[in-house]
Amino acid sequence: MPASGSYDIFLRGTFGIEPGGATGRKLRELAKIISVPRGSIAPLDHTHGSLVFIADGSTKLVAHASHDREQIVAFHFGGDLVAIPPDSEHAFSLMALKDSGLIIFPAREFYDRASAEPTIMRVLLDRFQTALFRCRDKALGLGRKNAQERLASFLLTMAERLDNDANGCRVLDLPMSRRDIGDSLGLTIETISRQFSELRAAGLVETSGRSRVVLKDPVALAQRAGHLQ
Amino acid sequence: MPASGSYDIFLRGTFGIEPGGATGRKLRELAKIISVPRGSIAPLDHTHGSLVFIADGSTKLVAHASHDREQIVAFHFGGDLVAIPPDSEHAFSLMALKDSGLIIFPAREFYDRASAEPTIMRVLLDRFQTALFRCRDKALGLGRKNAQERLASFLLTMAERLDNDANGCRVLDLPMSRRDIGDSLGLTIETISRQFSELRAAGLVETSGRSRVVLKDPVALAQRAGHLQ
DNA sequence: GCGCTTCATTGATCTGAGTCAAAGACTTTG
DNA sequence: CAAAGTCTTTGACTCAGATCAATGAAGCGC
Repeated sequence: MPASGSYDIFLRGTFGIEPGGATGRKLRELAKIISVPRGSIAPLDHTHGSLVFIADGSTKLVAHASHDREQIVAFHFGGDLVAIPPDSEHAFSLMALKDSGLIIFPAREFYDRASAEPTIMRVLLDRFQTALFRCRDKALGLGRKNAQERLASFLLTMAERLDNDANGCRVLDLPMSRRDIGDSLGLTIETISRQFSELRAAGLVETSGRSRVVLKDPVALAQRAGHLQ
Repeated sequence: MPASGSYDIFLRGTFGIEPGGATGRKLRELAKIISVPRGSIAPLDHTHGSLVFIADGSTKLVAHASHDREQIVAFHFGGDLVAIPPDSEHAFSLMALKDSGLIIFPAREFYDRASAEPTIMRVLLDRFQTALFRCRDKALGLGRKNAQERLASFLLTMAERLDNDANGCRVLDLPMSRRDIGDSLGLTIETISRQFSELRAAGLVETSGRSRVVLKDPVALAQRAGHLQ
């Protein structure tokens, strides 16, 4: 169980407001602070929208087409905010990739109570905008890129987002499996594996173990990703 | 040129605030009100993000992978708000599907001046959330659905969004070409055409001319779209 | 209303990624 | 540390949708 103090860190770190203030206390009443073990699904209320803060760990947001077809719609890491819609045409679930601490709010109530605080709303807006822009890039990849371009894009994006320490953003420890990468890129596990082999053969990446990836030539990788120069 | 009064309609209709108030006047200074003829690209500042209000008409937001590969990331209709990022790995452009009136703001400045007004921020948040949820559904379709499911989904979504008058939301006048539909669904124009033929043969839709589509059996269509029952 | 242009449909063939199958590598656990 | 289980890699074959090519409508200008 994560320290209940993760709520304070959340409010101060993400929104820059004091947990002890009026808004801070009003929001606290809504928060459900839980820890989710690797491979488990976050217990969300699927009849209403949720807003989830990833206190620590990492998660995948999965959209379910039918029984056995899943599309990972986004990955999230410590510090991220995730908005999850109520189930309608499609169902969504949030699964932990590693043991994760989450703070779960009912979305509507959170917005109602937060709307008095301009700094919170401004941060929410920025986060949502970033999520939207990322999702559009993903749509571009899924609709118009081939397998190699998708994997190259993916690796560069992860390098950027996982660049927490001073690893020079070239050595990645991917928290997700090949299957997850496939489910995110709209490809199969075998295709992911084949594309890794090709990138390896071309000297653009090195891999060791199941999660370690070294980007040997990020520039060439960006070209293969179909990025603008 | 659209009546400059479209700005007033925008503020009152979308945000419910008075254009004559302090915030209304501050935002007015940022607005660029223009009309864009069918087939033309909105003149945006691509070094900064933009926020565009579609006063009337309809547009497509296009992401450019490389030279000849385009992915339509979203369609927008009168009353919609569109956030467009500055160019980075990919470039975006907003093109009018029919003669359209737009109100263009520099995004950052708009948010800065609007953040004092909770009602505006709340509406923005809702709109962004809706856009994000739509984009995720699109990602699911592009990643995991076959051609027929994609087209069926598309038609149902359009029926919902174009349901302006009392046409029972079953008779559509699509403002976009087969090519646009293809560019939106990650398919070719020929595949779109073939899928229309199949749906027609199955008695689920009727088409007449280039833009008229009648949904004869929305329930069966929803099944083919891979929606949850 | 007639020719021109653009868009949509249909058919034949090709191909990149999926599927099926098997072997090999990494982790975990007793 | 060896056995078991899981994840990854590689190969052979298949198939949905792309590509190439031709014909058939719609819409538009004169």
